[in-house]
Amino acid sequence: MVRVRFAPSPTGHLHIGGARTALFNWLFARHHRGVFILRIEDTDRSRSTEEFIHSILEGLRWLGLDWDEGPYRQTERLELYQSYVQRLLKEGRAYHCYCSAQELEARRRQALAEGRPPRYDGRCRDLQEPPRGAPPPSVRFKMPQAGQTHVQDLIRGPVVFENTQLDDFIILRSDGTPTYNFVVVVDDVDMGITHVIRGDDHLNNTPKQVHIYRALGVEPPRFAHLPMILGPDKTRLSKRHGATSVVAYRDMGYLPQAMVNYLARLGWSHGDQEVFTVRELIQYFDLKDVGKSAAVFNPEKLLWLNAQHLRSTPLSELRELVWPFLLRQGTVKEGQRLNAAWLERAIGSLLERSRTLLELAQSLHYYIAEDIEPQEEARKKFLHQESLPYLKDVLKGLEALEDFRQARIEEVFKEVVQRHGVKLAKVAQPVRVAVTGGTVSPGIFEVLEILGRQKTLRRLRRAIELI
RNA sequence: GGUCCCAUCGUCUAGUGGCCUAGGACGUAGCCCUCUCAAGGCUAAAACACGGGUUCGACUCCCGUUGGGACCGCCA
Repeated sequence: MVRVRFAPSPTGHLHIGGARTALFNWLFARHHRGVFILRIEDTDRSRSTEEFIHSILEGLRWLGLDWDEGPYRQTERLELYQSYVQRLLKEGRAYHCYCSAQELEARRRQALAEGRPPRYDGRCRDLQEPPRGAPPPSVRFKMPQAGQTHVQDLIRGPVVFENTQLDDFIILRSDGTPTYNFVVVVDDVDMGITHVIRGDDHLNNTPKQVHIYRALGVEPPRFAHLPMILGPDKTRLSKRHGATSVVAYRDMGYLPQAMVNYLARLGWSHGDQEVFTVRELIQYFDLKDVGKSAAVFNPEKLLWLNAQHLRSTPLSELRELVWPFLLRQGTVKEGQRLNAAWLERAIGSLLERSRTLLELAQSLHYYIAEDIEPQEEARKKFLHQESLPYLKDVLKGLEALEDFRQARIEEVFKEVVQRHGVKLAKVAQPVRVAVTGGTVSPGIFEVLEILGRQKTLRRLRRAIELI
């Protein structure tokens, strides 16, 4: 049985990189009908917050990445780590280190300044008893001092590390809390994790962890290190690169399935296919199709994918999804109701012109609002003396229309166009500005029908007055 | 500085020794369609980092160079 986990530390919101890691673990679990576990790595008490935990869960839920176990919290499992530390201590696989944090920091800085590798020198390794007046000790793990450590990575292949490069790292702080490289192993052992799928940035930690597994007498899981996600400047994606929090995209009107699709394609591929349903992703996902090189996050492509997914979302669903955006921009009020069929019709007309729910909501405004204010630019360009007679004729023609449907509306326009001997554009654009306030919209006949007789006539009259 | 990883169009990628005069997608440009804007269709520009090998034959295998990234914490 495949058991994988996503183990974020709650020191920030769920970001693009973390979401991709979570997604790959989730896809792997779902593909193999395994178990996806959520574990919060909050041993850094000073930087972890409840708020970020909630935010991360919110992000995962939005993406639809449901977990089968957890969320476990490392801070709730401290006794477990303690017992493992005691065991290693007793077995002579770990020892107390009495160097103070300040000393260590000073030595590291000096090493760096002298161009030496900033590694712990192991001075406390063979201490028989604590030095006099020593501060509370930390506990270090005894790494082998010779030989090599081999890691068989599912994505990278074999990776070899020289043990002389590894130093005795701290597994228990002097305040009694355990550190990452230790807890991650204890937890993965305790939770029966079979595959560790995580970011590339952990590859260098892997040999340390492998030795902990061995000291614990446990066979390490399979490792798969995912390539990093980079910003446009090719450095690791971070806040500097703009919106990196997943929920920020939700608020910008992106669909979770589009985000999932995009994230999946960042580092993974399935032939030439670009657009995937979540179902397909689960079906096709395989670690062997994950690439090795880092990928640059491309918002343009995400936007395109969002447009694709938007169009394949049922109108009834879109109606619900766009509502919060309409509320937020004040187009509708809390508790207000609109005819569902009508709203869906309006959405349908705008769908292929919208890439996000936000854009959709913005366009929807002129359909729903009682009145609109023509944009200055558009007004200057199309609402003037020359277009006045067209507007008046269209108004007259439409006033006489009993049956306010697209086909009949079109006849009115054709008539006006013929009478004046001008192109349709000459008539359509001023009308468009009059009823939508701008120069861009779906086909004008369709817009008028959806808008309805009352609003159309009122806005036309208003525009004529404006000239 | 040390260690590790990576290297195909601007970007995401296909490619697993001959199918490649390197395919798809985003983006960009042009044309068509057209009441505006989209959508759609067609077309175009655009890449195997470099140098050595191995081989009858390398984008594909090996080595080196260069470039980029990550890690080197009593952070995760």
